[in-house]
Amino acid sequence: MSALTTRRNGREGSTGSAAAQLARRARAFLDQHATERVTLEALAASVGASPSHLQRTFKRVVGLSPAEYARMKRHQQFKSAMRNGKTVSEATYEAGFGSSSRAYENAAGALGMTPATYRKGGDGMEIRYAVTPSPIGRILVAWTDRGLCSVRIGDSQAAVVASLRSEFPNARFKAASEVSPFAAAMLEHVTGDRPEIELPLDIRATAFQLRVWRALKQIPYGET
DNA sequence: GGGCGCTTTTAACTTATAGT
DNA sequence: ACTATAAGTTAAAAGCGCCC
Repeated sequence: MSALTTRRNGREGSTGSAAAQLARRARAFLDQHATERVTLEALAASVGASPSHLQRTFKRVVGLSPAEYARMKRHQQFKSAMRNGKTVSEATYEAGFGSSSRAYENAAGALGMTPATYRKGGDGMEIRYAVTPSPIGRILVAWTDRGLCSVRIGDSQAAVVASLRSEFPNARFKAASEVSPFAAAMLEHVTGDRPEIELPLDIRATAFQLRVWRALKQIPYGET
């Protein structure tokens, strides 16, 4: 999978610490076994640490728990398989979901539409989006009436909007005038997140999306 | 800083069912 | 055949306090 980005957050020394090295080895293991179910115990054994120690260290260094990281990788694999023409069923198992219900349960937070609609490029969906400046670049948050469908981080508004349109070529788009609760929650995560290891932006965006969705699960759209 | 044990919470699994 | 959803159960992860 993608190599670790070389961008750092200004505390160069910390990335070379024992904790950072431990987290990096664990992350490499998860990358290699992205479509399998890796238990915390197995992951810990692979890097020579106790499960509880690894869990805490990984979260502090990477900004995500090992489980969150693995989940995020699975979502990416699921979407990628469907974009490559696989059926929903094929993509479900290719991504490592144990059953179809798992893929559908997660679809609301990861896709903002059903997997079949995602596979058709968002056909028939209206996607609203807002672009907001942040400390790490322009953040685009897009959502449908079913939930958050995409989060993108880029250098310019044009770039993130073009990227969104390419992922959902058959959807209708509408720039939102109001600040969505999704965008507000996303910014809160971005400004509050300072992991020792900077992840590639696409991974951070997906991880933010999953976490924000979980945080907002109990909040119907339109309420704050 | 690193590790352990306990409790609580959450995610994943199986199975079933229904719509297209 | 494929897609979509739900219920009940179980395993795993997370959180926390504590110790060395």
